Amino acid sequence: MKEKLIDKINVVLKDMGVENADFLVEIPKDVKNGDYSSNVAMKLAKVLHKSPNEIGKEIVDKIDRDGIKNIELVGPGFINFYMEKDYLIKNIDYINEVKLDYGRNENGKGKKINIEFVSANPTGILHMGNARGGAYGDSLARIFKFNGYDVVKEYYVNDAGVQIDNLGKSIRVRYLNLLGVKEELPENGYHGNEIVDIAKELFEKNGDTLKDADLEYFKKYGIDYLLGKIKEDLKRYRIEYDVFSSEKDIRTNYSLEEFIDKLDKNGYIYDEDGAKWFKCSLLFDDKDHVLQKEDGTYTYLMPDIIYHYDKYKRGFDKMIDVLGTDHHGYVARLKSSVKALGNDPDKLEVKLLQLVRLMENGEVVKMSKRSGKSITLSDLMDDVGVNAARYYFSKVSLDTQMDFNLNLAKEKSNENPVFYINYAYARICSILSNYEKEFKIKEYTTLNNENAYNLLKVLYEWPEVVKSASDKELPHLIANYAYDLASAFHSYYDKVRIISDDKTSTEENINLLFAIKYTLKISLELIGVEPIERM
RNA sequence: GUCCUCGUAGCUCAGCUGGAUAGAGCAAUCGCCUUCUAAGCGAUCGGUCAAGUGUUCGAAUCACUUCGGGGACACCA
Repeated sequence: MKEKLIDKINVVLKDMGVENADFLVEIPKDVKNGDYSSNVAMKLAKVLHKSPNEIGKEIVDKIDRDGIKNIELVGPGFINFYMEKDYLIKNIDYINEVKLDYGRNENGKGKKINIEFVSANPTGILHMGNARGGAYGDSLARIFKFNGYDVVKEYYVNDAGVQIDNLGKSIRVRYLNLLGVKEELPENGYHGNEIVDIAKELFEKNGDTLKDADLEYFKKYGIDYLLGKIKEDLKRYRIEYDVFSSEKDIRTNYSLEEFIDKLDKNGYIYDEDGAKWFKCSLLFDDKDHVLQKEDGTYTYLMPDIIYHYDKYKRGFDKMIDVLGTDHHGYVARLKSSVKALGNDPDKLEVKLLQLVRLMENGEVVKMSKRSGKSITLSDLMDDVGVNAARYYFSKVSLDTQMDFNLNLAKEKSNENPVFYINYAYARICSILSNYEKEFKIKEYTTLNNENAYNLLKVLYEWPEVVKSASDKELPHLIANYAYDLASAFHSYYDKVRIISDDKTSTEENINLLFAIKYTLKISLELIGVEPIERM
């Protein structure tokens, strides 16, 4: 409908000698301002050297009025359109025909997107911070798919390097502690309970036979154990990955020296103090960084550079990394490396999410993996449930700094809007439980009232919300939509009797409810929430 | 110190490629269950959009400055 109006306006503009004009047609916040509204007259005032009112008048006079009930020219120059409502009512049958595909489109056809998120190191189990990135990345991937993109969800496992050595050492110490050996955790060791759990498991299975086992054994055991736990939690959180990439594999499949040479050949490497530096200040960074240390080992950046090189080689049109803001300094380095290796840095998009701040008794609780102090994702899911957790993180935009109140988390879970939405869904299911499918209706006659219009308008907006959530990469638009739809339904339910003695009205309302049910279900599905049919 | 990011109702947050009187939820107050799920509906209360300056027909939205919160500035990852 919006496109139709834009077309109609453009026809008039062409007549007036204007092409490719920059203007908007949108749904006004206030219903008093029409079903659709355009700022075209104001936008063109400067170009045409006429007052918005004159331009507006001309458009109003000349526009094709098919499907339009009324047009008003108001205020500073807005043109408000009041539409014939039949397109809203016809939409019911359309939704019921396509069902859970309502809003699905082909905008991303033929485009491949890689989205990498969470990617927590296997040196501990997932905590609440990962829950936000997880909800965002997974929801976005679902939305992309619904918009026709070919999507690969990826998790990069840092299963090599210094932090894994520390993991191995930590496990060994805990294990030796169980054997009665007094030894302290290394300086950068991991204090989490899960490390103790791993040691216990090793002790139970092997007794003291691992006393002299080498570090590699503890490392490998730890990674397998923790990655297993991480995958378990993710699955429960309704995230399924397509690809797990491993740093270890990167290190074996590629020659790090070769990449230093490549970068060197392109003029981005220099030696200083016995180390090899990446001259990323020539590109996007304001500082250079070490790639190969004086002792010949590599910094974490090197395998990451190659990892991204590998992603580029796999031929994506767009690659998205979801990272915490604490990694923001890293973006410039990474993009520099992409360019230095001859790839297009614009294809790589880094989404930074503000870290979740944990509050308890009005004070900030410091979360840290090394200290072991954090709320695990698994605890969170136990306490508030998967739906509430997914919705909680999905409804907020990424760059909002969130405070998560520990005291209120449990008692407040019932206030989570997800219950409100689900209640609407459950109410609908309850009513529909006696109806197997939609009725065939030639012409709707009873939904022609203001109560229904509001609901029908919300339903009609869905495809546009889907598209815009994808284009803007904002899953919270979907979360908010689900809420709006639920709200419109609750309100309608209160005013209108669905099942009544009037057969016509009942059948039409049942069809309407089916349409709401499908739309509500998809919208929740896109943010990883599974509605239940009975509260 | 340099850079990034955020600041909207008592609280949690929408709204940001500039548009009409800045919106929800929670909290507070008041109504609505003989009728399809009251985990609901309706209403009231609540604002210097951190502050200032600029850009223009028009600014919560853009630019600059200041203040405040968070983060990054390793031959750690």
